[in-house]
Amino acid sequence: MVKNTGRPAYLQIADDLRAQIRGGSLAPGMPLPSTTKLAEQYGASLSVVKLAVGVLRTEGLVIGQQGKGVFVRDADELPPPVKAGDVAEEVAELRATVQDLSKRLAKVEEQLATSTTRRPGHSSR
Amino acid sequence: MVKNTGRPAYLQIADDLRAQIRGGSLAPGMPLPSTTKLAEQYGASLSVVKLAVGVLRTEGLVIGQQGKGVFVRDADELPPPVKAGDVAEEVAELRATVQDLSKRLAKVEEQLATSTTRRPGHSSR
DNA sequence: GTGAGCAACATAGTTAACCTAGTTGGCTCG
DNA sequence: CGAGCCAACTAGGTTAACTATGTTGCTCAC
Repeated sequence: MVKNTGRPAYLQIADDLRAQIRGGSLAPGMPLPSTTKLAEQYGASLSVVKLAVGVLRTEGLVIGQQGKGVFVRDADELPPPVKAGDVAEEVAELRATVQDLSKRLAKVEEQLATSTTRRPGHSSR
Repeated sequence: MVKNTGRPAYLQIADDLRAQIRGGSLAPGMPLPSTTKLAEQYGASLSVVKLAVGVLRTEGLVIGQQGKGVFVRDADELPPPVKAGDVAEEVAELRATVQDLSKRLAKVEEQLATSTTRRPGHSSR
């Protein structure tokens, strides 16, 4: 049950689940209780439970598998068996692009500094 | 505007904002546009924007101050090796960052070209 | 017995509405 | 002139409803 502290409910639940994961109550590979179960377990609405799980997902502590459940991430599976290859190529290309951009930017910044004193503050809107 | 890729809208927006932060378009200490502004800017609903900002908040990239705005966290206080995701994710983020840099650079170069027509200061490289 | 299809349940995403609460700037009234 | 209130804006939290999609297991027809 979520208490009435200043801390929002979805963070309380996220904290609790995180503690259970770190503490081992929820071992790696194990599924969390379903959203519905958690909701009644904590006496919260489905929405806040989904928010809480979303936080843990963003943190990378759990992985949600649609249709199956939300599973505690294994510490070992972090080094990914990625099928790189063309990805490496992309990285190389990106790095080259970044270098080029850096050169151009340096040049432009130099010119800008010598020719004018005002920087173009660009505001998106 | 969010595109119709498989990636959910709130993650696209989060990616874009993250790229702008990493790329420098949104400097530390600067406020993000308000939730409402972002919503119309991306052509998304308020809900997805709030979700996107929530992700960035969870990642610690930004700090929301109620009543004032959401501010980019100072680079000093964020040691963000937050997530050890897979390579593909990093590549995507890099690409987004590069895009952002390209935009900024193109804009600056254009300004420079128009303002220095009479004074072509050719600094070598 | 086997396979197709369906129902139930799961996460995920999106939207909308309502409420709280902090900040700011202007306006009014004493 | 100053104090205080108020309106407008801000982020944050909560709930509910709907859709999409994936998984699993059961049933029923053949």
